[in-house]
Amino acid sequence: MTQEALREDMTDECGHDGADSAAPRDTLVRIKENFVDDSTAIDMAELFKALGDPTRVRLIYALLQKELCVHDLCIVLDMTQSAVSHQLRYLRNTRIVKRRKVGKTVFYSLDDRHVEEIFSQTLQHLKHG
Amino acid sequence: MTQEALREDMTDECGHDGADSAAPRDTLVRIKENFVDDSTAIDMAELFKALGDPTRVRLIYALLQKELCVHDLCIVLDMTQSAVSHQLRYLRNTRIVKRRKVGKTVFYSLDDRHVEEIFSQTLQHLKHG
DNA sequence: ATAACACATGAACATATGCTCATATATAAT
DNA sequence: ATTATATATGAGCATATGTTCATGTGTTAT
Repeated sequence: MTQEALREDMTDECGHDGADSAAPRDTLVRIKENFVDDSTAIDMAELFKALGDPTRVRLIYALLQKELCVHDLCIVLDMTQSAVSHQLRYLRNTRIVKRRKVGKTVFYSLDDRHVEEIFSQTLQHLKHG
Repeated sequence: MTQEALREDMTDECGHDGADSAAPRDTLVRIKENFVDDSTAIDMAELFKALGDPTRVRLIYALLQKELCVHDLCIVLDMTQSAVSHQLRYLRNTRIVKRRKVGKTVFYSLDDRHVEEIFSQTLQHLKHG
């Protein structure tokens, strides 16, 4: 649909409880009916929220290159073990990373191909233009 | 690199200030050197953070279907004008939506093809899968 | 000019978030 | 057993976030 047709579509009718609506009532009704379920919106928001912190971005970036243990993640990010562990738990709860225990050390790695793709794709986008 | 080779790579050497590191020192050095700049990590986090709220997810979902004015967005989301306006400002500041004024009404629409793609892609993934 | 409408915005308030600090758990080494 | 190492986690605290409420700005109608 062109921008012109869109504009046309929005001015030919009004009405929501007497107040001015730019779009015709049935258009709004259609949009409301086809709307995202609240749970989907919440799930989506939670996924993005998990990626929405610099520390977690850095963690994911590191794990994108190599499976790493907590200790090494601390070195790479230059952060305390506690801070890193707390954020890893967050990423674990959202199924973005998984862990593998070997003796007393725990290796973390990415656990969601799709998140990995979104992440890489966005990273590329931001790095160049 | 296979998972086996990776495992191999991580156990053949240790060392960071005497403490146990699962990965060889030069591997960590390499990762640290090739690491994301802080500003890139912050930019990425801010972008994802903008998508990391149910209200903003719903706003973007609505605008994905059609350019809409604030009033109609209030109807579709069933939220107060103030709350919607505040979130639209957020999305505007992060260049995710743009506005177009016609008389006293302001039409909002998506302003970033890439964000649009990420959003749609993630939505599809969550809906089925 | 006045009133009505559409939108924007500052202040306030409750909740969420991310870190630090102290401590717990689990495994390994002596 | 004791000690050291690797990680996990609860509590506390400062800051950030999202909504409401009140009000401001700009445009249209009368």
